Amino acid sequence: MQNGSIPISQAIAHHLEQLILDGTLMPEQKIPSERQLSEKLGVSRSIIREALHELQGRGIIETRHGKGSFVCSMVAEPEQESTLMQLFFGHSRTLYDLFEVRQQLEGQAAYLAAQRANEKDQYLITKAFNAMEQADPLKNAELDHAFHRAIAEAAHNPVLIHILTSLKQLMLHSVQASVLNLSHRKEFKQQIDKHHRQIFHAIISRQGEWAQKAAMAHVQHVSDSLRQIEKEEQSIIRAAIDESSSPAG
Amino acid sequence: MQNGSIPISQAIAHHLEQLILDGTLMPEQKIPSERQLSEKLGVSRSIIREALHELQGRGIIETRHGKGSFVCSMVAEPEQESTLMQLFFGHSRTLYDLFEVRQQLEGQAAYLAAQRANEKDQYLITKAFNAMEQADPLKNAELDHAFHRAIAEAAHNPVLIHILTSLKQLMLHSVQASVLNLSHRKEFKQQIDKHHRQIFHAIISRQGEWAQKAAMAHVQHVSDSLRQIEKEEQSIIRAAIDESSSPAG
DNA sequence: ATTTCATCACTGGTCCTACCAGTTATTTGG
DNA sequence: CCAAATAACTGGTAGGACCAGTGATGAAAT
Repeated sequence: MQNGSIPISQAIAHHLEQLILDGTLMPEQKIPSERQLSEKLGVSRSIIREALHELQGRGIIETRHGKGSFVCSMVAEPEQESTLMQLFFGHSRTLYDLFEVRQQLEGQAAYLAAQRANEKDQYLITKAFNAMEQADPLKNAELDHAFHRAIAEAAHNPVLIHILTSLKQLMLHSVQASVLNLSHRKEFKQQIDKHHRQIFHAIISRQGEWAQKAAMAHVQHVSDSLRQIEKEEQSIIRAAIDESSSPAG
Repeated sequence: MQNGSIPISQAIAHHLEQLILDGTLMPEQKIPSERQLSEKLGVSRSIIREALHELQGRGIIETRHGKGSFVCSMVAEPEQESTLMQLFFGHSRTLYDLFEVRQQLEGQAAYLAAQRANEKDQYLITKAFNAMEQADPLKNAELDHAFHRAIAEAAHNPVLIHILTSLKQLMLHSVQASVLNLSHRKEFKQQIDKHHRQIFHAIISRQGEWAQKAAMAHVQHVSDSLRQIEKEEQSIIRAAIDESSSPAG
């Protein structure tokens, strides 16, 4: 582990945060006791306590005297349908909540970008857009992200940028990144490219309303596509279950 | 100091946070050293460190090895994966960035509420609305908040609720709460009440678009009013300066 | 056998002391 | 007078000791 110069307590706080975001530590779950962590990670209890306080400050964990520390249930709904199916898409409900908000904010970002983009912004957006055209499918996710990021930047609202970034992070944590990248299926990619073109031209030609509508339609389309894929995969799983429940070999 | 049951470290963290929010500790200013605080507050250094780590987790302070701890001025770092909450408690300009985003999301909340509100939601919204009518000016801010909160709840999107709550918190940190409460000036209050009525009736009668427009107009109006007040106060200050710079006596 | 209560083995909360590691002002040696 | 050693800060880490809640275990009283 490269120590660099960052304090161990921060490193541990970050480590635990990752475990929580990865889902290794689930909401409401008890975190190992301070003394356990201290021994397991080979650091003093003081360090563990400092790390836990940092996470506490972030509202990620909650500590109760005599009981232990617990992962805070942040956005999760108490509604637990623990079907096998729901285990795979357990975060689906929240995922679409994220999409719903993101749709609105991407729309606003596009609208404001059309109004406020200066020359530099327009250059960066154009650059990001052109880069996407030369579709190296592997880097598609990055490029897509860069494009939307450039638009958000052009809106010149740090709050908007921050929230959109956070939403994207949360979405990545909800599902596999590969799932979010729809470009590997041509029928989706075509529509996405079309939307991107619409957004791009609307912003460059300063058509705020159009840009907004196009951006919103874009997010809506991605969301719908994910729902569709989800259904398909469910039926695949169901087929697999039927198969395996029939007398095997 | 009533110990109650809350940990001393948290109490101290809260105390320091207050000092910072009050402006007693200014941004970029150095916080007394851990050993100083330890002695001054009569607690062990460990406690101080835990408190500081908590503030650090909140992004309120920043600690540099060998130098000390400093009040963070603002955090616009793009790469900060964190709770949506911790952005900054910035000054002037960012307040209107917050308003800009909030306008959009309040609009969406109203729209969704009109679509999704069930009986219970409608009851709660109605209750909050009626409570506002009986305007006890002192509790006006609370009631206003409760009304908007009820609408957000009716939208049935936890992400939206969370972000709106965070934005409100940030706005309260940006300016004095009393400034945000415009009800003490009749010309503002009338317009606000009118907007509230529009929003209320639109949601109850399930007119999504109207509700959205009304909500957005409402936020816009509050934002504009603040801008106006800001200008007035500036001119008052300027007048005061002119006065004092003219030969006194 | 059931209930009650004391005890004990956990948990986190606080304090302490010592020491390491950066930073900076001071002092010292050339 | 300047540069290098140093002293006096700062935060970072370690580990021991003890206090204070919590919950389970088990013994004693019913």
